[in-house]
Amino acid sequence: MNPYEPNSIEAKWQAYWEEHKTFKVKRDFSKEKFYLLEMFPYPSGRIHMGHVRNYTIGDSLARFKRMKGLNVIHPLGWDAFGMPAENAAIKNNTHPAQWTFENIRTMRNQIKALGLSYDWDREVATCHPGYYKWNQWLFLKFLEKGLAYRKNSTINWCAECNTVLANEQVVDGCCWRCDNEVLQKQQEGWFFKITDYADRLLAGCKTLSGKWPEKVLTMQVNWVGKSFGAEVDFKIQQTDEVIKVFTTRPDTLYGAMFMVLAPEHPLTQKLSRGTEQEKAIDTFIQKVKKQDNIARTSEKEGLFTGAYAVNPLTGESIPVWTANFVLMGYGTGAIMSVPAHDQRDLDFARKYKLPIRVVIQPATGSVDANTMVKALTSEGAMVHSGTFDGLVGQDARRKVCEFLEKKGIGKATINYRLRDWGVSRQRYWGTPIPVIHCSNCGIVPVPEDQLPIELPLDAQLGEKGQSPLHNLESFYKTSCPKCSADARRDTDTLDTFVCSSWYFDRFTSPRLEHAPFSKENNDYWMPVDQYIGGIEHAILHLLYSRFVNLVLNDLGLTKVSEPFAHLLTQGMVIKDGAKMSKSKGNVVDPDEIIKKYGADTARVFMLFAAPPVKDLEWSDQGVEGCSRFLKRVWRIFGDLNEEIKNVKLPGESYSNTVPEIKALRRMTHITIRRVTNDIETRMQFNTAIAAIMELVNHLFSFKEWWKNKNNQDEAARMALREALETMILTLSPFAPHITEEMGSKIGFSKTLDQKTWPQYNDALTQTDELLIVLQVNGKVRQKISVESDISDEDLKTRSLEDAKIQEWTRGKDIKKVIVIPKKLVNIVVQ
RNA sequence: GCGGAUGUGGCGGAACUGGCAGACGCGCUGGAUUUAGGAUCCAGUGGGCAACCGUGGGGGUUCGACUCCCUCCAUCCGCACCA
Repeated sequence: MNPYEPNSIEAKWQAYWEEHKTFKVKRDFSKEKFYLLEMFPYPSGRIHMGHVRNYTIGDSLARFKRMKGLNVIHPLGWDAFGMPAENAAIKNNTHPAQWTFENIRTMRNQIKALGLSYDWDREVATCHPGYYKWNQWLFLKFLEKGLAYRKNSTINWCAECNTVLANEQVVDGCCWRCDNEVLQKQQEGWFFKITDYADRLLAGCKTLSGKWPEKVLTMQVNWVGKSFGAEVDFKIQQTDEVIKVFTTRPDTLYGAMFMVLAPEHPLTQKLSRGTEQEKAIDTFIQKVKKQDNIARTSEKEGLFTGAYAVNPLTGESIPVWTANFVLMGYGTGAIMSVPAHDQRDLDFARKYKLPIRVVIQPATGSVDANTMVKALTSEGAMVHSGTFDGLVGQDARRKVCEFLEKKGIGKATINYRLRDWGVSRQRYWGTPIPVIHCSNCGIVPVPEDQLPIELPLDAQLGEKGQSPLHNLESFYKTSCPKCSADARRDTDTLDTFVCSSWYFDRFTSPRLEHAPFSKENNDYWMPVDQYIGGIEHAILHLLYSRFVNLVLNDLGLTKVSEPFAHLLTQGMVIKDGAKMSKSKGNVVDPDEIIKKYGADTARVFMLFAAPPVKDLEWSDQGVEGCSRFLKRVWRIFGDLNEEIKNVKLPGESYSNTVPEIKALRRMTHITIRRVTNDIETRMQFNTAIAAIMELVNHLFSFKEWWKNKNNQDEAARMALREALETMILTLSPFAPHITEEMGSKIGFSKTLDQKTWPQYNDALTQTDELLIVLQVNGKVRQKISVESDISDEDLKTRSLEDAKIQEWTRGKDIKKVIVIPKKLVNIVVQ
């Protein structure tokens, strides 16, 4: 046979698949479905190895499931709105649309060169009006349901990106995209009420346990940050003001010795007015505002506001302070300080010489306010707490809350860390927000029949990336749909995470014009059965998608409560110990690998080098090894294919007692079992490929035997055919081109997507003889071969009779003999 | 600081329910073939001369531990004044 030439084979089959639309989904709702999805890419320019790994894992599963007879939907699209397009457009003096569509074209070709089995007829790009129209429609639905609202608030601002960031998009105080420091700024914008769904998002995490990585679920649970506690009102002396605080420890209320407000809290400044602290407070607030996140969190700094509050339970007058460690964004932005039972409060009290009172005593021992260095934060009995003395933990907290409620000065409450999702972006390349600002009517939604509000493509981007929409009269000038007066369109665009929060739904009806997707299609295809992507979206995309899905569920548009039934987060591709990146100069270009070795080699390497969840260390030699393996496959196939022309597979009544033939069949069926199990239940492709390698190695030794014997009979040829077909079929999800080529040479009348995944026969995986390990005191001393149906008693006798074992046991007391059927005998002597 | 994960040959990794540690691949060594190199094929390859020792260290449970328990160490990741 010809030498293995991956490039021509791959081009041939890719053209065939494209021409015959091999992977186009058949609309057959009677069949069991399987929705396989990889996180769609941002069209940044060229694909990288991370993409290759992600899509190869997904494609291998898709191809496997197809052969298993499932109706597989496997689509791909483009997360095509977003800032890099704007930056690139400014830099290259082009338009974001042009840049984006060119990138899509390039990347689509690169992806096609990997031989991925996508249904390209379902391709969507979020920057297409046919897609973002439904973003706008969804926005209007959110608005109708009261889930989208406007507010003026402190927002995260990235000066580099010239835009607002959602809390989820701030990483270590820096922008998730450009890594610049994030500033706080007051601004009005649109928010989605994700907080309304906090409990349902948490409940969902429970149902996903075991199906999603626990790590991702933990991160989401922590992000939502539900905590039980109480809201307590503290009166300010000599005014009508009340400071509301949230505490998880109402049982420590008697130990609240002072209060601390966030510097941004409106009362901080207000309370200082007219006191001698007035000036100092103003200076302090300015100072903290200028502090970056690191400075603000490195050391606690505070200042007395000049005002006093009243502890509602003790009636004592306590000073009100402000300090950098109290955050406006959590709880009420104000705390009651209980230095004896909170480490931060204790640190602060020690630094500023504020009083400390112990109001909880542990079950054993006692703590002393004067000497304690660690706050007592664990549970204990209330002391110095009037009638509450002696109460402990949960019970104590409940009783205090009941008392507060009766007095009308507090109540039990639940607090979340989760904030509403800010979705307004002061950017151009995004979905225009479909509302109109009218001076008479206020905010008026754009009527549905006027959607989409198209993004004007003739806009010129500002030099520093400011959105041209704000100044583009032809865009913003409009009339109010209600009163027809002159009005102004909203000139902000939606966060691109809105686009990616429902694209999996759109894939079920990619070209539908009168709705985002059809209920019928959605009911059949959703949820995504297996979702695959990087861990970096553990919070952002995955939380937003779950939220939007719940809203769609409430709207009756989808029946699923969770969009992604199973999630696999694949590891990074590493080279020289670091993630591949341009700045590190350790990038390997997928195109070059494909050109040099072919896509099948690239795919096999990606799967073989590490299990999907682990990081994968790039290795040029490893790639060589995989290339060598495929060459071996090609060669052994070429050598043996001639022997099995027009030979059938072994049937029910098949019989052949030649040991080499029996061994070959055993190897074949063991391989099927291993590969099937590794893909289906373990998602461990590296061991699946290792199993196929062993089959190939076996075939090479088998070939020597075969060639030395002339006139092999028909039965032997059948067994050989079975082995070769198994090699082709089990390898096909991983290396689809070479296997398709071999399939056509061996005489398959169908392409592999229509072939049935091979079944193993358990009886054929058994041997007549078993190799039993004999141990003396747990050490391996002998291995014996016995007939597979031997009884435990006989096995025991045979073991003790063994000459080598007798050497080890001679003159010793046999205490015990442990027989593990079919495996091992351990003789315990003394 | 809190939470989670991981630690196995020279390297990537196997070992699924406690039962032969190191499958498979890379690398390396020797041989065959070749004018040579490459490619290919065959054999070997945890350490130690051996008894034996070996899955980050120490301890425990067990006839038997990479696997279970305790403890310590290292690396990585996530959260980080969340009241």
